[in-house]
Amino acid sequence: MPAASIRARARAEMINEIKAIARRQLATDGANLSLRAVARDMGMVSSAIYRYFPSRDDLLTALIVDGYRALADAAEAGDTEVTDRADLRGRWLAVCHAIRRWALAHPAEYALLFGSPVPGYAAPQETTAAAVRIPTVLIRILVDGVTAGQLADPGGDSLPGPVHADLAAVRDALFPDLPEALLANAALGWTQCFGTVSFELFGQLDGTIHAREEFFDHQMRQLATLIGLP
Amino acid sequence: MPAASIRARARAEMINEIKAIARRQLATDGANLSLRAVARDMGMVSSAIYRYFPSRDDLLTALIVDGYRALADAAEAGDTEVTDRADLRGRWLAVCHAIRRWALAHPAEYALLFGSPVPGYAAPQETTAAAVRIPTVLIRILVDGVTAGQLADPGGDSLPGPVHADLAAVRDALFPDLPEALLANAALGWTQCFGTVSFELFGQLDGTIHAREEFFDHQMRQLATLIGLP
DNA sequence: TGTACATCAGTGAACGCGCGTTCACTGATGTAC
DNA sequence: TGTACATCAGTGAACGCGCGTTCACTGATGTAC
Repeated sequence: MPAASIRARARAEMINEIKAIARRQLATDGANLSLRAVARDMGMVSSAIYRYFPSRDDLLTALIVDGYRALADAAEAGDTEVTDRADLRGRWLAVCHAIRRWALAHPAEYALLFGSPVPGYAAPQETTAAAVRIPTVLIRILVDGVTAGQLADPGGDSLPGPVHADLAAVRDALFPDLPEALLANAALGWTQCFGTVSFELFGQLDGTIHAREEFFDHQMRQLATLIGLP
Repeated sequence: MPAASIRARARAEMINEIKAIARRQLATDGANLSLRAVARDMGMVSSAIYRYFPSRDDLLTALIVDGYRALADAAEAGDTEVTDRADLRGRWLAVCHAIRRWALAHPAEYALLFGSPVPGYAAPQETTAAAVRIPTVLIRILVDGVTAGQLADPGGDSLPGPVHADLAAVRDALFPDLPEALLANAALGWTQCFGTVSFELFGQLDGTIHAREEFFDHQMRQLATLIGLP
């Protein structure tokens, strides 16, 4: 049994090394992931990779799931670092900045998660399930605000019917006590955060906005205010 | 001379056909543009393409520049369709929806413009110059509002120094009469619009938000309000 | 107006490289009696 | 405890395909005198 687990451990390490090298290659060569190139870097023959991943797409899926997990970890860490848990605005901004920092540190993985779909690759259920943790970090902040009585239902113009249905489904499944209007606000902040990060990473700010961090911070602050974070 | 222009016209038509086929291939095969595949579809031998484009990257550049132009045309058309020119909010929303419609109609080209950078392709100056027309359509609406006295400088918290510098440079070069805070607001709306479109196109809404158009509309309305469009 | 020459579009073969995946195989590591 | 067998990791060759780009070439179309 200990012997068996030695082999199992070696196998797990191999899988990790393959993924690490694949990530490194994504960083240098962009989204074109090549099994043969990974094998070369591992000092193995290309067919050996198939002992660990049944196909290129499975390796890609593993990288995507890992990526979502890593980004969610970073976002959660950004949140928990704020010691004053009642400082909703501070927590929100901390999460946004943590997301941006992770994206800047792992641009190729970010592109894999949030950029153009990889040609010929159909994202399996697995990946979308992993993605859900990230907006949850933001939404949780609003839930905490409601629970603590800091945030009230902004009400306002009610949501258009179909949007109401979509959001109500999410609310009922995951955040039973959250007013829908706040969930809609979270969506607004979520898209703004990733929209701004994507613009920065994908080159849309090149040549005009040089103060990237300050620009990002300003945009997130504006949105935090819109959302109603004091 | 008329004969010469016959040849010149044939050449121009050829270039257009190559680009059209390349665009069609982008749509089916994703971002992997292949000169050989284009040549096959044209019924030519692959080397013949080199009479028209010196390299694959040059064809890609032409497609990107065309794409920005087409999207800018669509955005401008969205604006000019609003007959009540004083209806700033209506114009803003019309432009946002026009951008989204174009993106949905040309998802592969949208991905080329706003998605992950193409591996091994360095966007030349040419492309970034073509990109600038799009935010200009949005900004122009705010400029019109200022000129007509409908929009005042929101003032508020002044911008952080470096952001101020970046925006002032843009303002001085292109929109001399626009208060900086309004330019910052335009940036907010611009990133929100593309952030939401990218989320929709790149699959981040899959499984949760089904009412895409209504969701988009709601988000754009929220932002229009934040920006101060009456 | 007719002819000699230059330009141009398109061909076909080739260079040198890449890729994902399959398959029969060798040895080493583990398992069961 | 020792041996026979099964599992597993990794090899090397091959299949069949793709790609961008270069090059010498053939004919047709245009230009200049």
